[in-house]
Amino acid sequence: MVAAERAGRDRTPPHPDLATITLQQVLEALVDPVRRCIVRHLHATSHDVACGTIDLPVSKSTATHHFHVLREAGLIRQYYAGTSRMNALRLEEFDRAFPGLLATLLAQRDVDPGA
Amino acid sequence: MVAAERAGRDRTPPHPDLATITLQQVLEALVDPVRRCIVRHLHATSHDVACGTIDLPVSKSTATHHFHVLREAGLIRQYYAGTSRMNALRLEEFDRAFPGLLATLLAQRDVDPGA
DNA sequence: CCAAAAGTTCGACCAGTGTCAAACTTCGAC
DNA sequence: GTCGAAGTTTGACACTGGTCGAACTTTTGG
Repeated sequence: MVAAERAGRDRTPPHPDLATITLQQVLEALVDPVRRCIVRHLHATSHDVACGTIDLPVSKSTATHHFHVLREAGLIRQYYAGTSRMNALRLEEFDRAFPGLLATLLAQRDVDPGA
Repeated sequence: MVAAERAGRDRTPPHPDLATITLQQVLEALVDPVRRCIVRHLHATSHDVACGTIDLPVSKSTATHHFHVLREAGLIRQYYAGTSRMNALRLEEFDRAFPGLLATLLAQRDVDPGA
C-alpha cells in the first residue's frame, strides 16, 4: 500500500467511458498534428511510455494540454509511476467504440509535426 | 459549345490533384460537423446534388465556404448546371489517396449538426 | 532535510476559423 | 430587357484553441 492509496489523494486522472465519446470529440482530438504524433508514437512502441520520453516541438505545459485532450477523447490511459506520468493507447476499447477508425487513420501517410 | 466555353469565362472551380492533399487538410475538412453532414448526404444520394438541396443549419454564404473547404480538400467535385452548382463526392479518387478513410469515417455513429 | 526531476495549473496572448449580412454576378425564364 | 433564382465575394465579428512562461506540487535521490 503506497502513499496515494493511504491518503486518498490519488493522482490518477479520470478516464471517460468510451460510450460517452462522440466522433466529433475524436476528430477534434486527432486533427492536431502534435496529438497525432503522440498517438503514432504510442502505437509504434508497444509498451507504455512517459510523457517526457516523446519529444514534441512544444513546451511542457502545452504537451500536458495535448495529453489531456487525448485522454478526454478516450484515446489514451494515464497513470503515475513515480514522478512520471505513463501513457498507453486504449486500443481495444477504442476500436470497440469506433471500429477500424484508429487503424485506418494510422495507416495513412502523414507528416511529422516537428519537421 | 456553350457560352462559358466560347468566352473563356469558365465557372468551373479549380480541383486539386489528390496527390497534393495532406491528411492534415482532410481532417481539418472533416472535423466540422456541417461539412460531415454534406459528405454524408452526398454519399447517401448516389446522384450529384446542387448546393441548395442540402438543407444546412447555416446561411448561404457559410454554406459556400464549407463547400469550398471540401473541394480544396479533394473530397468533392463541383460544376455548374445553369445557376446551380452541382456537387459529387470524388469517391474512387479519394479512396486511392487515402485508402479506407472515407468509408471508415462514414461507418461511424455520428450526430446531425442541425439537431 | 534539501534539491532536482517530471508534470500540472494558471493567466495571458494570438492566430485561425465559423458565422452572418450586404452587395454582387450569372444564368434561365418570361 | 427584366426579373428572380442560386451562389459567390467581401468585410466584419466573436469565439475557440494552441501556445508559452511562471509558479506550484509531488516524488525520488543524496
